[in-house]
Amino acid sequence: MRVVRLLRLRAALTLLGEVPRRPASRGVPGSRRTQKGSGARWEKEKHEDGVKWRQLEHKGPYFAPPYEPLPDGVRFFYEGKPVRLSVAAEEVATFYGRMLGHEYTTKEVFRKNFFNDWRKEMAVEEREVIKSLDKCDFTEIHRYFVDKAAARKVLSREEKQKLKEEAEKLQREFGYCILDGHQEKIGNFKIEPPGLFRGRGDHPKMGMLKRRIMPEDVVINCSRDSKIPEPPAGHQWKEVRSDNTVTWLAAWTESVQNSIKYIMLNPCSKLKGETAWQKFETARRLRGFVDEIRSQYRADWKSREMKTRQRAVALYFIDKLALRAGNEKEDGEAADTVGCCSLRVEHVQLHPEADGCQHVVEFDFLGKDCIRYYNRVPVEKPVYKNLQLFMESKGPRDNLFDRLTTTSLNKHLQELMDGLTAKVFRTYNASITLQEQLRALTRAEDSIAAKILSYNRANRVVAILCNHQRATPSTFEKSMQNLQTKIQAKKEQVAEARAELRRARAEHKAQGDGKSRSVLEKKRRLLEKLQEQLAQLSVQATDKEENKQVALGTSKLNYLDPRISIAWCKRFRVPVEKIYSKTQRERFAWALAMAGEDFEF
DNA sequence: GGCACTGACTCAGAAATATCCTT
DNA sequence: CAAGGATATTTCTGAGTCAGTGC
Repeated sequence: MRVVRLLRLRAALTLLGEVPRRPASRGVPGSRRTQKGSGARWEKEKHEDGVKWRQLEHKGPYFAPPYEPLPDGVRFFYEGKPVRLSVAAEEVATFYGRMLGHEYTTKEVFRKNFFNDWRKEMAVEEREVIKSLDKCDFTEIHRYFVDKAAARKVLSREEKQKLKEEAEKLQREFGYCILDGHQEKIGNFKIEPPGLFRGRGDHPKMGMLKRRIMPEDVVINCSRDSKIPEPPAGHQWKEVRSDNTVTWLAAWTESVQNSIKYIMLNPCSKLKGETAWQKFETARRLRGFVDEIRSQYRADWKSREMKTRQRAVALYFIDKLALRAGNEKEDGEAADTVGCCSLRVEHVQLHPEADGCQHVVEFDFLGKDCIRYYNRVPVEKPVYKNLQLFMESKGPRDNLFDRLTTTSLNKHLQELMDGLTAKVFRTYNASITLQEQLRALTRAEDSIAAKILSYNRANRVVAILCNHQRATPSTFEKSMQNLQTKIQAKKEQVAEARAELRRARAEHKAQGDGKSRSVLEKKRRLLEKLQEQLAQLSVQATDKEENKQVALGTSKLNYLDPRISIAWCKRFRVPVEKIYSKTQRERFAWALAMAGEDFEF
């Protein structure tokens, strides 16, 4: 009730222009839109501050299909004896059973949380029998799901086609909404099915039961005068509201972390495209401020105030190393990970001299998603001296920047530039790095394949800067070996061609006629071609090796201004499809519409 | 008037699925 | 040319950022 009242109040105030709501208050950029051919779809937003839409109509979310009990032949065993489970308990048992081969099921925390939550779903009699997970045998359940997956794989072409069409029908029915008169694609129109929570790293809640979401849990957001979505038969929505200061269509509270989950638009929608564009424009604006900001934080390294010094050193790391802001986390609620502001003394080591450099800082900590950040960086002397000072008389678990929070840092940044926050530095440095790398690596005379390789190299430099990692693909070793075999074969071909060329040369010397001359020429060209192919292959191998543990996708999708890539494609005659897949081109439609070959970030 | 909490949004790698390529 | 394996793309949902709110 109070929420509704507050929203109305806020709406009334925003109409009067008194409450500058956040993202929109920075305004949709337009001033820099100097590139040719900006489509009407990407014209300046007409809404007043904070208002995201005038009309929003949709079908509501699609719910997970109801649980299908196991066939009679699939049994669960306790202490070696088959136990027939109630439907509720059986459903949760299948969540575990199907994960049997997974590493999660070997982790003590996962097992403990699962068992604890599972027992809550059991009937009293079941709870009396099933008292230890170690005595549970899910192997038949596991096999059942493995077989089911295998059966799906070998379906006939017709059956596969049928499944595909069903998915498409679902997409058509639930996958779109109308926003301000335009049909827009929804990102995640399916409610997350129940299952076991899969936290990353050492998450204290891994294995907990993620309950099934019912219409009664779901809040719908749509315009008052639109066709209100129908809840599934016999059910009701938790609430239907009409808040046009937010972009979500439906929301529910997730049972493990007690956080809100949303149904939102697809990245290819106009709304998402505009915010992405705005994000890059903010980062581009930083270009005009960054020199001044840098000289200021350098000056602040010598500030009399400890708070200011800490802020200046932290900002230096955020700028130089592209660290994330690092909000505080409630301990016990999530894995122990940190970002810049939440670094602890134990995460840095100071080396007066290392790797032939002076004043080296060694970082070793777990960042977002428990991805390890390890880096040894030479820093300027005042930074080093400050770090020594910050670490003085502190224990390893103490905060390195004890006088700094992300809030105070961002407040400071906001004063330096409108719309500036810590994460803008990541966007800025990622994009500017791509632009510089492309400039340094691309040769106009290269083949398309070589240019794409250069692009991937540039992309990789950014991914490494942002510490975007992936697990080495399971197929890596094998595919690397295949490539090496190919290289070996090519080397032999080259050797063979070289020998033939030598013979042809001798032949020509002896004969001196036109025929032997043309044979010589042919052999020469063949050798050249093979050598080129060999070079290509070995470059490919290097590329593969270097990319083994680097994830390029995240930076490509979120940090690199797509206009840089599009301009590069145009300038060097590389088809844009070689760089962006179909969905990526849809996501970056705004950029394709406006970036010419002379675009500069 | 700082600070804990929370809502709404972006960004993250794994897993699932589709497509391509080889045999 | 079909099978099946490798690779590319898409989906999924967890994990961050950051400002507003209320005490």
